[in-house]
Amino acid sequence: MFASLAQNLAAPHPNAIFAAAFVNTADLPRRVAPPAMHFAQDSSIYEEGDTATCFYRVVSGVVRTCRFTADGRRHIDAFYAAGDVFGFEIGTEHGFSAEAVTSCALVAIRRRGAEEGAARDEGSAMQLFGYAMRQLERARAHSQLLGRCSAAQKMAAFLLECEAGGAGSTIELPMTRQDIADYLGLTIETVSRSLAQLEKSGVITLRTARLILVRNRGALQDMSA
Amino acid sequence: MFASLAQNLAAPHPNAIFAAAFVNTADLPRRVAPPAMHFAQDSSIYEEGDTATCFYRVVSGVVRTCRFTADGRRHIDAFYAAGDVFGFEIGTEHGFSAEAVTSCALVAIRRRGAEEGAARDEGSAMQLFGYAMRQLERARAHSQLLGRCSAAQKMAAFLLECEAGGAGSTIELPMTRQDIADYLGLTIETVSRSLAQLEKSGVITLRTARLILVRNRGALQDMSA
DNA sequence: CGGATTGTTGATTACTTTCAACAATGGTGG
DNA sequence: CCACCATTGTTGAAAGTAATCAACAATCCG
Repeated sequence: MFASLAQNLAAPHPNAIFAAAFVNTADLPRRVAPPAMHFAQDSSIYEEGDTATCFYRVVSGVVRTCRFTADGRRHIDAFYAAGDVFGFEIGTEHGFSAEAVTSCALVAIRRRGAEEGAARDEGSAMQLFGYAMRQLERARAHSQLLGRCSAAQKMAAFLLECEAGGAGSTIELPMTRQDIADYLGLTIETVSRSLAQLEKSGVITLRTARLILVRNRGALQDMSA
Repeated sequence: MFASLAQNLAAPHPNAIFAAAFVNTADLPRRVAPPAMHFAQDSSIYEEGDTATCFYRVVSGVVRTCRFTADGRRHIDAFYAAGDVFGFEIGTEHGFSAEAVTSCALVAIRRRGAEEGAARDEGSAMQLFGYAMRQLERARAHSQLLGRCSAAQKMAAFLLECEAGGAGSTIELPMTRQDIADYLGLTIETVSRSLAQLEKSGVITLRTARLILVRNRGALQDMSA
């Protein structure tokens, strides 16, 4: 799910109408954001309810954004990897918590700084718009996945998202089964069983619990389509 | 679900950082978009794959955006009512279809026009950004609903969304049970049963299938929380 | 090596879907 | 105005999927 997004951010934007605004994608953060911040695995980047002063660009590692229901169940909204920008939220308070799935390095982009950048040239504003749109696209796709798909289909789609970020057909999962379950709206047992079933049917091989070899990518695509 | 959003769009934006940009919310569409377009009930506004040239502001009526899975199941992404702006998508093609749930009146906002507006003053760009952010917020909340909630919880949350758009505690549903089912990731039978259960427990009264009286709003809030 | 965490597997339960029949509603034409 | 027909909505019974409860295995650290 990860690098594909990062590539998109760096490449010329596919939307012709807004394309011109996206050419020098790297300018905004370089201009306003100095050195990277480091977070240890499982540490909090910000909490739900914190004052939202920044967006964040992931330099390395993986981040999850999450929220809890009243009955204490966790919902993971998204995972972010190198190149992704997260922290887009309405209002002055974060509606989600952000946590480091792995140890990670982030560059903070101050909102006010971004606003001033936007005031100086509309390229920055359009860039922010594009980041937000990309998040929107992901959120919508995820809604469809959660609303209309079986456990097996969710797992297949998830593996394809992950594979897009890795090298070749080997997937190294940075997150726990609990993370996956809370992202896909399943339980850890169902995640485990779905993976076992995929392995039994020869679609994947579990070299370890976190290291997955994709043997039949087409089958995954057929399942998740 | 509807008017609450429309109110937010008209009111000063809660995000202090971007607030200044949101003050004269109605300017952009008035400037570039002349008279309203009318669509009959169940007619198509645009189809998945169509070239995306416009955003649309709903003047009256209700619109749904939807998409189909490979196996033919429909997923409704969102409903839009008066004041809402829809059609925010990445790329030059619509990824969703938009259809008139009721007969409705829309004002088209040409993307290129909006872009030129954005180039002239950053207020327009920020306004677009704000619309996109609001869609993002809704999509995320919907993901959480679909991923972590039971049928009863989904129905309770849906009724509260709808109630926000109606007068008092009477909800007139503009959409069919199939629409509701495809929005909540359920079947029409489960939607029907969930409503029947809510009525039996005294939380609502079904005056007709489409006209619902909320008797115990607190109970709905407790369920959906 | 030992203990805690993480992941897997089995049995049972609960919830939602599916299949089926029926009821209510709304629009149309006689 | 009423009857008819198509659409929409409801309800029941059976089946299927995922959740829950429980035990165990593997892995990771110190």
